[in-house]
Amino acid sequence: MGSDTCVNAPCVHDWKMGWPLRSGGFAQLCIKCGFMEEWKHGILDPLSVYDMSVFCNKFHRQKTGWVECKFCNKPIHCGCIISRSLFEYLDFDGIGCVSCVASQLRMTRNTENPNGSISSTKNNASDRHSTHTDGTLFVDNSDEGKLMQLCRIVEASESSLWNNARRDSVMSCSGQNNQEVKCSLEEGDTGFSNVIKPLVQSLAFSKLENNRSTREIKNIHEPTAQPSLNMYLGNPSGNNTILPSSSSGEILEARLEGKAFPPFNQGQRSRPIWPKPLKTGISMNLEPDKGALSHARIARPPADGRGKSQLLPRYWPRITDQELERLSGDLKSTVVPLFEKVLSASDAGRIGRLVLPKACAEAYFPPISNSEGLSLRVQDVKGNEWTFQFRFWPNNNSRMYVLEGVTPCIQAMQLCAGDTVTFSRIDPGGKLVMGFRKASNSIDTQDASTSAHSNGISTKGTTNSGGTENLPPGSSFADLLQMIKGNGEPHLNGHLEHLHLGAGAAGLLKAENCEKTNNHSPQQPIPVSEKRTRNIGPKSKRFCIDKEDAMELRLTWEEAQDLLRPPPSVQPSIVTIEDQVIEEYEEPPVFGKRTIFCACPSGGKEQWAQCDDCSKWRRLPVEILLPPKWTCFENVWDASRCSCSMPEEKSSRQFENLLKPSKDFKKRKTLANGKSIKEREPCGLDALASAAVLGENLMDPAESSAGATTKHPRHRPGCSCIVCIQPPSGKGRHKPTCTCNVCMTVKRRFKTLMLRKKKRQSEREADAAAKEDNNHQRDGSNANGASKDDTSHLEKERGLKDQPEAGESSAGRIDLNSHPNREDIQMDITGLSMSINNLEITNHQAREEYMNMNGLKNSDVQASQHSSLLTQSNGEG
DNA sequence: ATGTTGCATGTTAGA
DNA sequence: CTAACATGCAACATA
Repeated sequence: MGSDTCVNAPCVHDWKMGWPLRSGGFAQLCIKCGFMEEWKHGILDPLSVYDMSVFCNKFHRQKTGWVECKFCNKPIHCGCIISRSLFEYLDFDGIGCVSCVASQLRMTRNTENPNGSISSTKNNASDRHSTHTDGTLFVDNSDEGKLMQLCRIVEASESSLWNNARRDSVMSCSGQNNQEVKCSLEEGDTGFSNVIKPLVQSLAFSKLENNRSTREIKNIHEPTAQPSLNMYLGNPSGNNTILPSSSSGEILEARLEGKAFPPFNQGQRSRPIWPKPLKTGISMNLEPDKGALSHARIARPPADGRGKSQLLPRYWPRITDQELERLSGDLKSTVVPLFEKVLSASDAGRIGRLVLPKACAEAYFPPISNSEGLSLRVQDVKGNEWTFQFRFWPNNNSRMYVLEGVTPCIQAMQLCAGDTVTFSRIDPGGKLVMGFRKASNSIDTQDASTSAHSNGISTKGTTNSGGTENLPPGSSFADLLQMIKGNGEPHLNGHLEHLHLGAGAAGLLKAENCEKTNNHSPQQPIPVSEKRTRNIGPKSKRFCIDKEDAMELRLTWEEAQDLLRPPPSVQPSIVTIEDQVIEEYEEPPVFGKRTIFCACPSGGKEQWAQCDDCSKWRRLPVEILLPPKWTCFENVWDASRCSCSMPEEKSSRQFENLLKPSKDFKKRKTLANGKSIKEREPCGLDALASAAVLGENLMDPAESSAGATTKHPRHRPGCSCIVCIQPPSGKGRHKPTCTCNVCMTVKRRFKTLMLRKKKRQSEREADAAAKEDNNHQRDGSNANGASKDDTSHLEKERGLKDQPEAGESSAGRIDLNSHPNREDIQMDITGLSMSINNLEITNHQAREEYMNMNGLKNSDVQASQHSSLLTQSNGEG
């Protein structure tokens, strides 16, 4: 994983650390430069890329486990309490990175300074961030006070030279309100590890930034009606410092329209920034850099679109330096990244329609007034031109924009769901170019060749040359897990980052690399008139991450907590903050050995671990955390079993039972791994509700819906839907008052269900009434003409109309996950829930009769009662 | 029988 | 709560 050399200049990130975040997603850390980034939903979250350097580089553990620190540019696992409480000290409605906070002070000073070249005001909360570019923010005095407090807190726990140095720098930043922020660390400092360097860079701003031209500063700090896209390209020379910008042209600017963007963009990162003479846009005149630049840029989309709505960060184009390099063939072209989109199953599927984010479509594509839309020529990686139909459908009161006819292109690019397509514009000319980026774990398991292809492509400039930049979460997490499993170096070969832009437009790219790997690439743009698209695969085989790696993604934060161990042979110091006792370590946590906890006959708990040498299981004290490698010889807790030659304490059968939970887990994985749908059909909402609320095991626990289902294509690993969030065993009695996620979801969905039913019913009634009216009118006009035929026809019509309704219900439209075997019951229950309600309350005997009449088992009625109760509790009774 | 189209609908993230 | 968007699905078209 990663490169072995941490170049001084652009760090080829070596993502050695990774951990899931409480908030979802996961974070990873480059052990070389300390850069950390966070991913959510498979997308690098620009809002959560922290400069985490300054305040502490310790690692904290609390009872709750390791968590990410919002402040430290390290593999920080600050205790969540400390993290949270400290965070509040810097919480400007978001994450306040250190360099920004320090900058704030400077900016405050500058703002206060009437002679300063920067004058800016902030009118609202968002503006407080909105001027944040390259690490500058405003902060008000109260915030500053918090910062001071924070610094004091941190100071108390700082001890090392490094920390002191950093603290000093911080304190000098924070403590001198009316002085220029000066950082004591310079680039040349050698006493610190590489990890520190980004920090140095991030701190080495004071003088440099003040050297910036007034215009630039103005650009940066002007109230953000026009926030800027600032993309600095890597300096091939590898200078690791922030160079003073002397020209306004050094900043690539793409002005944004309208609203202020969230404050933390790439400029906030602690990564090195190398200004490079640029023209407007991303200049193409870079020399290819042999030392791979691998820093991802989150390019804010340009604001020259018409769209007024702010693009969600997930559509912000992610550009790496390498990618920019790859674009660097044409000296005259300027690439303006517009947006990107992770392909959904539908997008990559057979339909050949790519749903465009509305805001992006409206912002960057030509305006269309009729739903027919227009043909859009887009150039692909090889310069091939594709013609898509850009159109929209009315959707509610809005529009839904799609690109039609994308299948050939998608196929040519060998994309599948989970991959990312990027749209950029080449200026001048405004030509649209479409790039792509393969998600390493976007393994279309239906198409091994695709997968192999994706893994096999070794394109020029691919960061895999050792760099693992932008490691997508899946891959990284799999890597992490591999580490945990002790598989040695995690593989990364599936990790590809492509952003190919049209070679034809500029001769930019050496597309032959792509060609080599794309042996059967059709590459023949299909005119949009021939809309028929080839199928990517059968509908039943839509995107479904069922590879083991993907399943591993389901490892929860809590599960991961179990694996994190304090660094071996490092004694923590104890810090008490806000009455929270926190262990503080100088070293990051390590991934520990997986152990098994179980209840011992005496009622307590016991922990079991397996020897790495002899694979025998040894009992451990519950509180013990083992290092990743552990053998019997290290069993200091049981002298009688401190050698591999000693027999196991329990019989193999006992261990089988002991291991059952983990087997269940594997079983779930297996179930999710391509067994027939029927075998693991999830139960329906009703069954789920019953299972959740009653704790009834309505189906084989092994087939419970804990694993990802495929009946509903949206259920994928990581899916948080009600089916997928069910506890593994499907057991566990929930009280009617339970407010757990499952119960709440059940309740909410029941509410929705009932509302819908109500709505339908009222619509039916309205419809019937309208027809009645018509009928009466007709009757009136026909004088005596009301014939029986008419009536019967009407009745028939009404009957027919009602039929599909019933059919619709019974067809299980309400919940596609309904278990066929459960649907009868479900519909009975649904249909009779009201009566059951009454029965329950008023007439027990009638209820019995009802049960007998309907042949319902008691549990079913109980389930229905619960359903009804739930409905009732939601005011739907 | 299979593919395409146009829209409907369910889900969910963000306001 | 709502807009956005992912997906379902029926009607229609085509092989």
